[in-house]
Amino acid sequence: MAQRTARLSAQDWTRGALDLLMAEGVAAVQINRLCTDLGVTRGSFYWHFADLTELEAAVAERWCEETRQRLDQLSELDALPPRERLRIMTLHLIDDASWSVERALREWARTTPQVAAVVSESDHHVFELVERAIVELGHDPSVARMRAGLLVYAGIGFAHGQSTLPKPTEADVDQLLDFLAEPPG
Amino acid sequence: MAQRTARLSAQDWTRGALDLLMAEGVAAVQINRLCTDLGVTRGSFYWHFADLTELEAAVAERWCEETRQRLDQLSELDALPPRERLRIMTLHLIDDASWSVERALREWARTTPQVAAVVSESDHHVFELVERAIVELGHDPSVARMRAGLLVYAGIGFAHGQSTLPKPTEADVDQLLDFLAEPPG
DNA sequence: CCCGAACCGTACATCGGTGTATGGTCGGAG
DNA sequence: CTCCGACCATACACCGATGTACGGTTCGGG
Repeated sequence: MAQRTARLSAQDWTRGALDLLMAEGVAAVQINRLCTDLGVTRGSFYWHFADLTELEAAVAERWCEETRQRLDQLSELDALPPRERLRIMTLHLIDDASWSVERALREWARTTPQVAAVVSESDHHVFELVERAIVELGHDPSVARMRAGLLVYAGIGFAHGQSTLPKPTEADVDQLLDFLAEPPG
Repeated sequence: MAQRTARLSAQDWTRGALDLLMAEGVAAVQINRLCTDLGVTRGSFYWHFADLTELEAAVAERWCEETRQRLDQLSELDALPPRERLRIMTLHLIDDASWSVERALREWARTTPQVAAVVSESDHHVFELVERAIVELGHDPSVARMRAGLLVYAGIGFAHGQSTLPKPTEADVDQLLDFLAEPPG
């Protein structure tokens, strides 16, 4: 995997920190642990970063950018019909491993306001996208608000469920969206 | 609050640990921190418990019992009409501070299988209650399964949302249940 | 060839948290 | 009153994680 002779950059450290964060939670993000994972020693770390908080800030910054990018990508689905947009977003949530990042970051946000702000912004953005899609399906704003909240909260819940409850299949998602998107009247 | 001259029992420690767990997360559950909160020193702790893991086991045990008790209490709502049962459960989730325990425990469950088992059992139990209520409203098992999953996952998501998204009002809940419980056809 | 900067290894110093040993205090049974 | 055991305070050893100081290595440019 990791090249032995390759020198590391700051991005390699943030990458490793994010991986560790996803895999084992905030408590596992330690300098020594990262060093063994990356195959170097503490001297390398303190060359790239002044201390741990600087690493954490860099990780937050990086995840912030990646998330914005992901959300912008999601916004570009505007051309598609609303129902298809919802389908893509939902399937993306289930399939992708992005939920493991979500979970770790929400855990982290609990003690780091900077991270909490990004998580909150992300939530609101997704909520708006979902709400708008449901409005475009011909629903009242009030109805759209409620159904969007239901779907977004369910998404967050799924990310945190840790697969204790059965993971929905693609057919389940279609059935769910039939229900959520069903025309008024 | 805490009586100065009162001697502490093991339950006082588990109570304090749970409070701390809810308020500041797993990382805050430390012996010194608990001592200052309870107004004693480390000597007291090591009289009641052999080490930290024994405290954690006691806390898990206690939360396990409290949760089972809460779920049994929920089961006793069988006499009520299903729609009312759903209403009570949902409002209970929103109003009560129980979600803060849920959140902390799920965080803890990530690193402690014993806790993860209890959380999983709790999830399944709630899911069954919700699913049965929707079936009693006259829906097909397949529909009930989907709608129950949606509601339960949304509940979990709400517990973890940390109020980044707006908290639903009682009227919102009624609207939501109108939607989820609407008769087939 | 060599030199300086980027990058890394190594050896400390330090600090906070856990666990241990031991002595002190308070209340109730006899 | 006295004594014993439950309960707590104090002091100390220990360990892991952070941060610092400094020496070594690698690589491209002059």
